[in-house]
Amino acid sequence: MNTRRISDSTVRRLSGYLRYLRQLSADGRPVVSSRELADETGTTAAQVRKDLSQFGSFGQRGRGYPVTALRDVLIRILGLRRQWRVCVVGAGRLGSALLGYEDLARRGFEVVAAFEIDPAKVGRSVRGVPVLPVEELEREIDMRGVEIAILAVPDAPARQLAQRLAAAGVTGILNFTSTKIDPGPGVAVRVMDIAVELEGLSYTIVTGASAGGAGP
Amino acid sequence: MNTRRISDSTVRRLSGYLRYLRQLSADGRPVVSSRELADETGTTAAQVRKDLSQFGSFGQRGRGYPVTALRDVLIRILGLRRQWRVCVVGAGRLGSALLGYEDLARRGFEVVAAFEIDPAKVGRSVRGVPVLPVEELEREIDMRGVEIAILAVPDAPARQLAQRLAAAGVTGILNFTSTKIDPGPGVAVRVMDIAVELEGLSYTIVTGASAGGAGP
DNA sequence: TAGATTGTTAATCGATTAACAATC
DNA sequence: TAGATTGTTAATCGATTAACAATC
Repeated sequence: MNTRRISDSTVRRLSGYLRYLRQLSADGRPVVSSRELADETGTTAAQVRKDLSQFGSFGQRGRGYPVTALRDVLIRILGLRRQWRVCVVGAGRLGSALLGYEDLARRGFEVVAAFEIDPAKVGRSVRGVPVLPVEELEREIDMRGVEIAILAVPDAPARQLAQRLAAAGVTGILNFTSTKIDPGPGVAVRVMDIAVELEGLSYTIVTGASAGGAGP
Repeated sequence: MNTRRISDSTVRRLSGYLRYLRQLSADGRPVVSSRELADETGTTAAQVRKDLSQFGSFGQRGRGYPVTALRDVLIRILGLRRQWRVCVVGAGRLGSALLGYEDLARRGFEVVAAFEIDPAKVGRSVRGVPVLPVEELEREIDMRGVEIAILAVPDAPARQLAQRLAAAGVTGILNFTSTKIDPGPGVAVRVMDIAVELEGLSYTIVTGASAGGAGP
């Protein structure tokens, strides 16, 4: 066991292990090996053991890892023993697609509100989630105890909204825009940018990197 | 200049530089420094220079990088001189949110078809994109020259659909599901998993890593 | 006991950062 | 010329891989 700072890549892999462990647990499987975890999540057995060993010793030599115990350990490590309260900013196509998303709730993230600037969209409720006017963002975030925001607006207002979210007390932002936001210290940010990923695919395809094809 | 294999992180940053350069170009700015590119995309000036130097020398010492020339270089490097033909598999909430997405077309990715298993959703057209029956996936991909697929279906059918997409000749898949897909060699894969990112935020928040707060 | 598999250390690899001569 | 900023090399840092003794 080790107390270095845990890397992003490690945390990302832990999510993958957790997802598979939940599945195994539902299937009633008692034990799993680092090899199986690795194969199923796209990494190596050594990497799995290394990742887990940064937090403690959870396996049994010769046998493997107990499924439910390891699942619970990962749930604790990732901070998922509690339900997080999430809002979606922007109730356009993408934003409203995320409302009432069952799987998110099951995995610990409950979307409790959406915010929208267009008065035509404000007021109704999408799959049980109220769509509120963005002017009331600060008040509602406070009243509803929102901790994490999903930013699904056009690029233009993204930066300013990130500031407002930070000031309103949100501690994490998942940024779906292509704009770099800077909500300041104390607010964690993750980016999901479709264009970046598609451009990455484009690069890989044209260079033939994954195809084993000849170079340029 | 260098001919090592370019890392994922580098390619991701190139996307960021390109996005900002397009903006500067639209604004008529002639030159930009590595420092400004770095500040605007969340990296360091040294990193920007290092990234670009892997492909050649595009700047002028003492002056900076010519905006439009560098933009065009990045467009070429990333394989964006052509328009990519993209399909969306799964016309549910998320899938249909991606149809007719203007910004994607502007950045080189044209969604030309969607595939859906639910007969109730098949047949209509969403913002100009035809929603086709998934049984015709192979034929339509071939006929329409689709090269990249965005996989926006539930976890259960993801793996099998990835196989079919690969067999149908797709060379890149953007996987929005939480399932590990394995379309085989010759097909590039990128993952966008909301749950993974939210769990990453959760981890960062509970450990206080970005807040500079005290440890656990 | 024999076989399996962990936890951990050491070796390797790659990416980032720092520094600075070159030069606009 | 003086100031700015690149391109590149060397130094540092961190992550991944390999190997294996411990032990179930």
